[in-house]
Amino acid sequence: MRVTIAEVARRARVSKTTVSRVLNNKGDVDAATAIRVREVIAATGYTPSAGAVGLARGRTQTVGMLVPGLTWPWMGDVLQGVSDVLEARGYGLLLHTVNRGEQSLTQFQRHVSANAFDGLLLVEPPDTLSYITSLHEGGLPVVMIDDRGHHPGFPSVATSNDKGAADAAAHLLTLGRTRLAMVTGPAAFGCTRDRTAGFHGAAANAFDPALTAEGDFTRDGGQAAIEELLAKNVEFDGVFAHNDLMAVGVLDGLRAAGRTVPDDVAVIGFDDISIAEHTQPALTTVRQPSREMGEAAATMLLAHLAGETPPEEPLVVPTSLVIRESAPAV
Amino acid sequence: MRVTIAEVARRARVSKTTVSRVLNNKGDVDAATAIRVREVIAATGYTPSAGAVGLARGRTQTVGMLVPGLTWPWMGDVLQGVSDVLEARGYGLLLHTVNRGEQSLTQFQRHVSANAFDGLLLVEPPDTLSYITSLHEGGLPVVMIDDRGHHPGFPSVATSNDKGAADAAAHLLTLGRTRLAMVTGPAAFGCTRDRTAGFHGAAANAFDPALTAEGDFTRDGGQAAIEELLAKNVEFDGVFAHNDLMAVGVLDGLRAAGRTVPDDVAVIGFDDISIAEHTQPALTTVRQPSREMGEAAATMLLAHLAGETPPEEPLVVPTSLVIRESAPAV
DNA sequence: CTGAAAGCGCTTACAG
DNA sequence: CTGAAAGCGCTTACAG
Repeated sequence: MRVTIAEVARRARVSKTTVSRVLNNKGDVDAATAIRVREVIAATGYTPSAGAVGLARGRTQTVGMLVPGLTWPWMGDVLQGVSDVLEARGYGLLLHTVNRGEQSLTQFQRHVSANAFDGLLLVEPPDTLSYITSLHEGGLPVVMIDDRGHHPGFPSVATSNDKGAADAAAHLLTLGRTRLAMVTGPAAFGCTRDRTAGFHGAAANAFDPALTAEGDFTRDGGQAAIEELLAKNVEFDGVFAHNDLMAVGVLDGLRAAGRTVPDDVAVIGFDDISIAEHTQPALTTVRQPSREMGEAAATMLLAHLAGETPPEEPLVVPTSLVIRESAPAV
Repeated sequence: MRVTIAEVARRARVSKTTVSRVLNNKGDVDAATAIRVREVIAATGYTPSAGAVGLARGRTQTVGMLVPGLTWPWMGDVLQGVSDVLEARGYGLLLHTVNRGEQSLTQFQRHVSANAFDGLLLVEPPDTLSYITSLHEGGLPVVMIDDRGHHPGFPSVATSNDKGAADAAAHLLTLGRTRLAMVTGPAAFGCTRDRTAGFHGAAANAFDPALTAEGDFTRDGGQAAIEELLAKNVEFDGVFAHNDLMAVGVLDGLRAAGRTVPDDVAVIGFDDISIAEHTQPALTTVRQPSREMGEAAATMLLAHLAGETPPEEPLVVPTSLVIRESAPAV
C-alpha cells in the first residue's frame, strides 16, 4: 500500500515528470501546480523509494564504511563522527566489519560490486591496503581514516602522531624529568615510527634509546614492557607509552614494583580513551581526535562525491595533551 | 562499464531470464546451459546490482539499526554481534544514530519511508518507544535490544537483570557480608526496577532499603551516591552498583573515605565493560552479554523476515557473574 | 511550463 | 527447459 510517484501524480492531476520536478526542484514548475503537488505529497506522506531513485540516478546516496572491528575503544567515536556528518547530509551509512576474516572480505567485495554505495570510508583492516588501493584505482571514491601512519596513495585523514609525542616529551621535561623511557607500539606500524621520532626529537638528551621497550598496544603488553625496562636497572623518571591501554599496564607494573606515580615516575599515554580518566592516578595522555577524524573523513568523501578533487596530502587533525595526575601540571 | 545481466545474457547466448534463473537457482535450467552462464559470470566478475534486485523484488536485503549513540562502552559489542550475524547471512547493515535529536529522527523517518531496509533492529533512543511501536504496527519487522527492561509490545531481546542482581547478592552473602548497600540506576528505568527487585529478594535481611542511593549510570553519579551513603553513618560491608561506570565511582569514593576494598567493603558492578578488569582493585561484576544480545536480535529479525512468527515474550540472554578482586571468590 | 516515453538493472508470471 | 514482455518506482532527455 506504499504510495508511489504515480499515485501522487494521479491525485495532483499532473504527470510523474512534474512530480519529480517539484520533488527535486529541477526545472520550472508553475507555482500553483507546485503547491498542489506539495499538498498531495504532504497529505499522502509520500517519500521517494530509495532503491528506485538509486537505480534511476545511478547513485545510492549511501556511503560504505569498512572497519576491522567494533570493539576497539575509540572506534565508537570515529563512527559517531562519521555518522553525524553523513546523516546531516542525508546520506545512509552501510557498515561492514572484518571480524570474520576472509569471509567478511568476500561479503564486502560483493557489496562493492553490487554498487551498494557511492563511496567508501575505512579504518584499515589488517593486510587490506593493496585491496583498497585497487578499489580506489578502479574508480571508487575512498577516504581512509589512518590510525596507523600508513600515508596511503589515496585520500586520508590522520592525526599528528609526531607532534603529539613531542608534546608528551616536552611536558615531561617541563616537570623536570631527565631520564625518559618509552613503551612503543609494534615496530611495523607507521604510527609507532612517527611517535618514536616525535618523542625522540623533543626529548633530546633526556631520552636514552636503551630505555625503549616494544609493546603490542594491549594492557598486558604494556605491563610486560615496563617490567622489561625495570629489569634493566637503569634509572628513569618518566615514561611515554604509545597508547593508553599499554599505559594502564605501565601504571600497574610500576605500582607492583613499588614505584609511585607521578612522584617517582611520571607517565603519559596516547589516545585518551574513556578509561584514561579513571585510572589511579588519572592518566595524562595525548588525545587522539577520533571523532573529529571521522567527521573530517566523511566531509572529505562527500566533497569528493560532489565532484571536488580530494587533497593529495593526508588531512591532519591535531592531537592535544590532556593533563591529569600521572604527569600533572607544574 | 559495469557489466549487467544483459551483457552476461548476450555473451552466454541466452535470455536475461535464464541468467536470472541460474543466479538464483530457481526453476530448471539445462545443465550445460547453466555451466555456460556460470562461466560467463565468473569471467566477467558479474554481480547483480543491489539496487535493481531490491527494486524488482521489493526487498533490499538490508537491515536498519537505530541506536541512541555510539559512545556507550557496550554499544560496540552489541553492534559487533549484529554485524557478524547479518554479514554471515548476506544482509547489509544501515546504521542510524540519534545523536542530534529531532533532526536525526527526521532523517531516520525518511529512510524508513523510503523503504531503505527490510527490518529494524534497535537499542531504544530516549522517548521513542511509541514511535517505534507505530512502525511495528505499520508492518515493519522490528526487534528491540532491550537494555532498559521496557518489555515492549513487540519482539525483543533482554538480559536477566533480576537473576544477575540476585547472583550479586548471593555472592556477597557467600563472602559473609551482612550489611549490604545498593547504588541504583534512575528509578524510571525498567532495568533499575528489575535489578533492585532481584538484589532485594536474594539479599533478604542482609539488605536494608535505607542503604540505597540513586545514581545516573555515570561514574560521577556513582561517587556522589556512595558519598551520600557514607554520610548516613550506617555501617555496610558490601555494595552492589547497577552498572560498572557507577561502580568505578563507588571505588573512588570508598578509597577517598579511607575504606579498603574488598576488606572493609566488597563491591560488585553490572555490565562488565572493558574498564572493569583494569580498576584497582579489579571489579567483580555481573556480565551483560551485549554481543550475544546483538546476535540474538539479528537472528530473530532474520527469522521474522523469513516468515517465522517472532516470539511473544522477550528472549532472555542470561547474565553471568565475573569474579575479580573487588568481591573475590571465597 | 508540461508530459510521453525510454531507461536504470533486475525478477517474475505467462506462454510455449 | 527457455524467452518475450511487463513491472518494480523513479529520472531524464526530448518534444511541444
